[in-house]
Amino acid sequence: MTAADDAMDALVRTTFEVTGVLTRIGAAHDMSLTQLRVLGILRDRRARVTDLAAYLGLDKSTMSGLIDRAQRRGLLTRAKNLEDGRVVEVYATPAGLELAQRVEDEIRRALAPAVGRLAPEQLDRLAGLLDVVSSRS
Amino acid sequence: MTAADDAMDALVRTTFEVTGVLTRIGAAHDMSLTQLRVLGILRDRRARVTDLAAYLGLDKSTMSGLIDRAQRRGLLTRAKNLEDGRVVEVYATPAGLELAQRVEDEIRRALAPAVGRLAPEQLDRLAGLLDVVSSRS
DNA sequence: TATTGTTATACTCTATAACTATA
DNA sequence: TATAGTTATAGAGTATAACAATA
Repeated sequence: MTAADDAMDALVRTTFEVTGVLTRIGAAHDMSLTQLRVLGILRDRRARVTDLAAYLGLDKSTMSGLIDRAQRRGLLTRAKNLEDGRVVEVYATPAGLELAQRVEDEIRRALAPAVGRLAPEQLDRLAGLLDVVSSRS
Repeated sequence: MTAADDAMDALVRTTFEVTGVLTRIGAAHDMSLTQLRVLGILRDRRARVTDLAAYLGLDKSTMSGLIDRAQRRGLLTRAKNLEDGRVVEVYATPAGLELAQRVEDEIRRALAPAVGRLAPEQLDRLAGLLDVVSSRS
């Protein structure tokens, strides 16, 4: 076992742990992990259907369905782009933004005990190391 | 933004990154993330249906379906427990074990570039910090 | 009665293929 | 022709409720 193997194992284990937390909190609001991510993305910007799909690694038809269901729940809305009539832009409604905020609070509360096992200096170090690992460069 | 918030953000971001890698590799073998996890669990032990479901946070009926489909593909098998006739134990077939090994190799290869941005001492530190965060204590 | 597992049902998630509208 | 998006279709993943078999 090399240091890289140990780090990979820890990364994968932590990934499942965090995914469990996110999935559980999403389910408490009848939201899938993907719906949670969509709402998270739309918190601070509107986005095109295709861009959302590409960012999440999904087919555009899948994205259409996700948007349909979230829109039916009043969490987001579609708007035609005026310059290019083919483009549809998606943005969160006030209800969607409010839910996004609530979910974020719950996620922080849920992760607090785990993260709280580390001292502030350790947290800084962890954040720094993860930034390097998950940077796309 | 506190140190804890920064660490949480980095954790969630890394989680999506790693999940993306695992999902992509699973899809290349027509396996969902959950199927990947089931096979991973059964690499070194057999397990009861209920225990698998509890460990993965799924309903037992969901677990039944997952096992059905994996069994239909020849990746795992069911066996009645002799002491308790209600219990069904699940274990990986040779084909399942071989696929599990192949998938693990691919995951390590896929994560290598990201993890390779850190020096060995940093990797040790990262693994140690993640162990603390993702420990159930 | 309680537990283990399966089945029936209904919905969401997902991709592929075919389609419409716009460029 | 190419691009953006939707729709039709099919299959996997998921939970709830009802069930059968065993304890």
